Amino acid sequence: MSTNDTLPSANFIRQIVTNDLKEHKHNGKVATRFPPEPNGYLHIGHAKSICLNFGIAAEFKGTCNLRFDDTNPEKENIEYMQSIERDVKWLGFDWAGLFNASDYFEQLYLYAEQLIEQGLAYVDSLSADDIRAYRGSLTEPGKESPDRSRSIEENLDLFRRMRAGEFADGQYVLRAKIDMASPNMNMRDPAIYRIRRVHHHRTGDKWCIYPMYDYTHCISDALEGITHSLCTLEFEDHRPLYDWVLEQLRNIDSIPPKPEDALLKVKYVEQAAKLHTPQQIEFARLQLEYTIVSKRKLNQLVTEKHVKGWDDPRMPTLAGLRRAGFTPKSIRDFCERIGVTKQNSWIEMGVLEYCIREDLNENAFRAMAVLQPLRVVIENYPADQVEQLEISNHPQKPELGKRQVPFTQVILIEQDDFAEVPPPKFKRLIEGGEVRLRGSYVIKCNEVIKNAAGVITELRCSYDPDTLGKNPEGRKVKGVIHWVSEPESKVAEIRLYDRLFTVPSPDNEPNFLDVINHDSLDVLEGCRVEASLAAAQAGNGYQFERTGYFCLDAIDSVDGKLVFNRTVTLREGGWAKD
RNA sequence: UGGGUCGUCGCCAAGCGGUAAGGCACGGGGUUUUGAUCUCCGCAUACCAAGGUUCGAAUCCUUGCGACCCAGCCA
Repeated sequence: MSTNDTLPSANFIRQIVTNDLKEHKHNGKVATRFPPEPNGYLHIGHAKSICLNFGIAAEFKGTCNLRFDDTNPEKENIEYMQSIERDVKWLGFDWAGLFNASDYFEQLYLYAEQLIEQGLAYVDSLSADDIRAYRGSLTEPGKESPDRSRSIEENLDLFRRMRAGEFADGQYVLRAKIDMASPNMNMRDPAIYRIRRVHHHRTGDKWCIYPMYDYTHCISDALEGITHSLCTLEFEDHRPLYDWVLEQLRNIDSIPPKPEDALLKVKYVEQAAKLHTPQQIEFARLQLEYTIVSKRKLNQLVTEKHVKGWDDPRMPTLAGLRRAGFTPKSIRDFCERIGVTKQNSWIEMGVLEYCIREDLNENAFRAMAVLQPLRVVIENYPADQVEQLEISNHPQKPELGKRQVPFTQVILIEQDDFAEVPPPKFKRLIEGGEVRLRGSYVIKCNEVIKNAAGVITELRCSYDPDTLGKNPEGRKVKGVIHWVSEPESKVAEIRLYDRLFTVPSPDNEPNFLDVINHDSLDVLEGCRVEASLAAAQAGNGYQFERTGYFCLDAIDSVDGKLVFNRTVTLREGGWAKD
């Protein structure tokens, strides 16, 4: 509770909004929207946009809508919609309104007819290849399509017949009539409607023509009364088109009769009257080292089974991060820390790791788990005794209570916590040496037992009964190691995750599949965790002392089988290498 | 070579003409029954470069240089 989400810093968007409010722009309102296309799962990059949009709205007492940008039915589906709603809520946000671009298909169509009637759009019969050829290049102007001079009547007729399904897919396209010589490629008569006989997950087969993004997005924003339309840098060049479309529509003062739908006509008139000017503002998208946030590539990782699904803990998706044990708060904190600017930048993994460690260090209960067990027999401890030790759930927060941890003659410690030939500064157990068992006694190693192959199979130790809750007298024991009772502990599978890629920017590789880290998952079977962890809850983070933060795997922990995922290691002081 | 955008510490990022915030990372002390946490200290005479304006410039002007985006009937 003490560490709040980081204090907001002045980013340029907050400054713009603050200033707009001061000038009473947009009638003193702030309305944003998060507009994902439902063609994949949300990822950490979306989190930045979500936090920005919902955050700005909340901060300035405005509203934020969730709007599905579902204008391309070929790639979109209901599963993605549902996952998006779930992930936005999980991140901690609630939308003022839930909309779909497809809700506006009828209005969008009517506006298109308007554009045609004003001589601002035309139906083109050029093939896709020809349109590309006619577009010119970055340095040469394009040339006008022969259909550009088609009469308004004919355009209207053709467009209506496009909607009626009289033409084949791709036969015609509706284009905005702007400027084929514009230095901005987006203004060279962009296509705004195409013919596609594809079943849409929401509108079914009602439409065989679908509006394009540039045409749809600005109108959707205007219809919803969005004041600040925040998007990423690659849309900077689209802003003139965004503004152009709305500008033309605002200039239309006569609303033509639409006899087939009187109710719609009324709405249409109202909306046209209040069509206002949202302000598009672009910011840099998130680039996180060692990850990929291209939906196409994430999709490929899933479909080609390089990972186990969209929610694989190695995925940078919100579903993956959730399953890995990241908390919504840590991700919100991350999004605040990285800032919002127009600079292309790469964020180091260390920032995200810091955020989750900070949250979990503060809130996660501590527990003990031995990943690679080594048997330790305490010779001077009663063989049949089970002693319940009370250990604090959090060393700095006694208010989180205590738990009971059983101690017995035979315990298990980490193989790494014993060394026959200790490296310099080694402060764990060595033959003849003493070490503190966390929350328990100090033990001394008397003998090392090996098998025929020379592998250590057991340690014979003795304990000092006078060291429970106090330091031994006359000597210092500097090492502390974790342990677990051999008979009283539970068996668990523990999955150790590492970064999915071996290079900081896999997106820049010729083939990102070539730099997949094949050691990104290490499944440890036969790990032993303290008894209290049998009641672990998925969704809670736990610190396995001295080894890292873990969470119960929400999917695979069934029928009493315990599976834990490592969220992140503890910060390492540099000793782990020895 | 057309248009758009951006260049402040290893990585982010404040700064908006008055003399370089902060975070992460890193290095070093201290505390500690987690080599964790916590805590203290250090970390850009310098803001892509070069000129210029000014009493004064990271902030204004000029000219360079570098990076990113744009030629889908994707979003």
